[in-house]
Amino acid sequence: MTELTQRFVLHFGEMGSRWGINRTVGQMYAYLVASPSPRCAEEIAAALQVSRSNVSMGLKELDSWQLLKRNHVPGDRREFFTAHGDAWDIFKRLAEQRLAREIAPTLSMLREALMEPAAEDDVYLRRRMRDMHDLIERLTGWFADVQRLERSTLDRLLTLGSGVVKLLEHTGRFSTTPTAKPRLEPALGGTQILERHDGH
Amino acid sequence: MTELTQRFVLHFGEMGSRWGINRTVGQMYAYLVASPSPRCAEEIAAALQVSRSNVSMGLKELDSWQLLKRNHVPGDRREFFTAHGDAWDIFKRLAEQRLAREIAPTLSMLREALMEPAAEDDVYLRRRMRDMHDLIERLTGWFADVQRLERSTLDRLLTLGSGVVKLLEHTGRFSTTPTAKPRLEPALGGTQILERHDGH
DNA sequence: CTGTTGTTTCAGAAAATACTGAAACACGCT
DNA sequence: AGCGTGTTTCAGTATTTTCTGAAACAACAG
Repeated sequence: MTELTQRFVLHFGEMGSRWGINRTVGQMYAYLVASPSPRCAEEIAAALQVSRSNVSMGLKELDSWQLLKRNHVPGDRREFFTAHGDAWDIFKRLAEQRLAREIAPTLSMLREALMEPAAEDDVYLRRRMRDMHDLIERLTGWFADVQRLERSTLDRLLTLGSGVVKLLEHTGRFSTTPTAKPRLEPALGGTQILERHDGH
Repeated sequence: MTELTQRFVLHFGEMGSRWGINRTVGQMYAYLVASPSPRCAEEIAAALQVSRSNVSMGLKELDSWQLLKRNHVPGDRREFFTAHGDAWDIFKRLAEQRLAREIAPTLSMLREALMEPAAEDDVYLRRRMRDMHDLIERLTGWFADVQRLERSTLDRLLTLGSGVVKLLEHTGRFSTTPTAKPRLEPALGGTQILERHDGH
């Protein structure tokens, strides 16, 4: 391992903890990303100085994130692994997985809860829940939509940034005058505090 | 706490673990979101059945995510807390914070490493690192840019989804013919495996 | 200054996660 | 079937994270 590889691997180890994955798994992935050619489990274990079984677990985890490509050499029974795709590809996969793991369950929960008949006391909470639900639905829809675009198109949109609005105004089909009000008014704090009398 | 609040709180507790925050902090935030009026630390501790000091820690954490609003009632020395903003606002704050915590450090690391003179052996890794660096820089730039848009404009863009491209084609200033190739070719797997002679 | 009420810090206990070595498993070869 | 090579599972251990109660701290009233 070169000095640079070492640094790269260690950094992603540390970052791993801030993401949902653990240090070793982060290191493993970084190591694969840094490797020009596929690596087998044994090599990874040796390079990172962790047990063989830990690598096995880690590979399973990375696989569940769809970040691995498995390679086979004819005449060799071992499996070789690569981090597939370029940075964009990786980013898309990560975003997709995180959406599925971190957002989707909440969406279902909200949907289910909102289906049920409303209790008197829950008006406020239900309003917030509906708000949340709508936002999440729109965000995930947007993402699914955008994800299907060509890489080059996406590239250009990204570069455009908020400049996209300027261009859109030219089409005339995109008015920028505010229309609908946000569903949930600020409504919190301020005067409302004075309503409290229960100050325990 | 109503039945619904209970469910809401417990759900965000569970999800908390999938996000970087812990269960209790997740619950605390959900509880505040669900509350129409501000709550003091004592109330939170009672509602969630955790220690007072745990709440103090949790509030500190939430505060560092800029998710809290502190309220004061005249003549009462206690502090009251609210989850401020609507779903959009919360989403933006979260995205911003996660960017700062999960992405920014990597960006610096990459930038620093790439500044240094390149070693022979590191050509491949440096290519990947530059690729990554450029992508991250563009993504964060895009986000910062878009974040500044009006809520209603953002709303409309979101609804438009990938339809934005269709509209843009009308302006003639947005060509969809591919131009630049991705910087990093796939280049992995396949034939390359045969180059290995060091068999483990 | 002293007492009261509310908040924060912190060291250690409790709980959750990650890691290991050993054993079980899988697959091909003879 | 029996053997060789590689992978996975799993129970126990080690490490990390979270949570608590007690003590320190802060702000104010009398």
